Amino acid sequence: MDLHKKPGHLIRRLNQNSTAVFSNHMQQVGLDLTPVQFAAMDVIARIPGIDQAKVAAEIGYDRATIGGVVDRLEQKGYIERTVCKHDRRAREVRLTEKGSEVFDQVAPVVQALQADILPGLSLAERDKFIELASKALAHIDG
Amino acid sequence: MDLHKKPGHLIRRLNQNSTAVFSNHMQQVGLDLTPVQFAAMDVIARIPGIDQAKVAAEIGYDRATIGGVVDRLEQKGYIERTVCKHDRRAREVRLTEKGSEVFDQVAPVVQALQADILPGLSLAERDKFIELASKALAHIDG
DNA sequence: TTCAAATAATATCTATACTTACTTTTATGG
DNA sequence: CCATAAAAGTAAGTATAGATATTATTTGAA
Repeated sequence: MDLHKKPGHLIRRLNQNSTAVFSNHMQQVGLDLTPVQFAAMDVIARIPGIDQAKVAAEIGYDRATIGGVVDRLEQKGYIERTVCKHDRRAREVRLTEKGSEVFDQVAPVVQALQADILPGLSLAERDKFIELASKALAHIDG
Repeated sequence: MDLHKKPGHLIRRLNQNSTAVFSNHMQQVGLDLTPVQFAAMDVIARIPGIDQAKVAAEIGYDRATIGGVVDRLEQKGYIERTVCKHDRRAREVRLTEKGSEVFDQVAPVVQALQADILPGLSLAERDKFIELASKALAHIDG
């Protein structure tokens, strides 16, 4: 019954390290973006004009959390919100010009830091981890 | 550059599911314990009289976070804090009788819910995941 | 031995994350 | 057409999670 060999504990520790690695790399580039903020920007970059609820669904969050994330991205001037014409309940979200520049600058950094999130693993082991994690998540989402 | 195939994103999603599964099982038993609160109680049960800083080090947290966790466990009456005789800066932490009962009740539940944290994986796959995660964490810790 | 460095805990601040409740707006069934 | 359910967003509350600063205490080095 050692906690250090249980999936829940291991995942929690890996997640801590993941956010720490992300934060360190952002600091080195002189930017202030969190993992969730980047994930949101990634979705918005791919689907300009998407509404907040769909952003939340896309990256697996509830609406309330994404509301706060979008608030902070707006305060930084990275995105802008407009009321949707067809559905006045919804807010369409788009990257600003500044937001696009930041995203283009950050994307390769995020790409590069992935290796540090699972350190000490070979490429094959990392692929295996991704395969197993994806398989588990498929059962969770579906 | 799909976020859904990157370790950082996958780990974050798995961690979300992990805490959700934990929360659901706790509700079914009629108890209000978070994963971190359980992890803290597990350490305190194994090492009665341990101080907060060592609890934090044991489960991989900073002292500030554990301070809040210990606050809430104390409010629930599950633990008690006493000033250490040999070092008056430190607070020794112990499970109360009520805390011990709750821990004994919860431990098998936590044991059982681990399977739901990585659903859809065979036993061998789950073991492989644990092996890879442990290997990565070994490189992180030291 | 005495004073600076280090340590334990706390306080404060920011940012997730989720729940529940509430408002506004849209969709739908009779 | 209208009552009602459903959906989008927000607000409030709780619990992590870490950074930084402060206080109290202990340790260590000159």
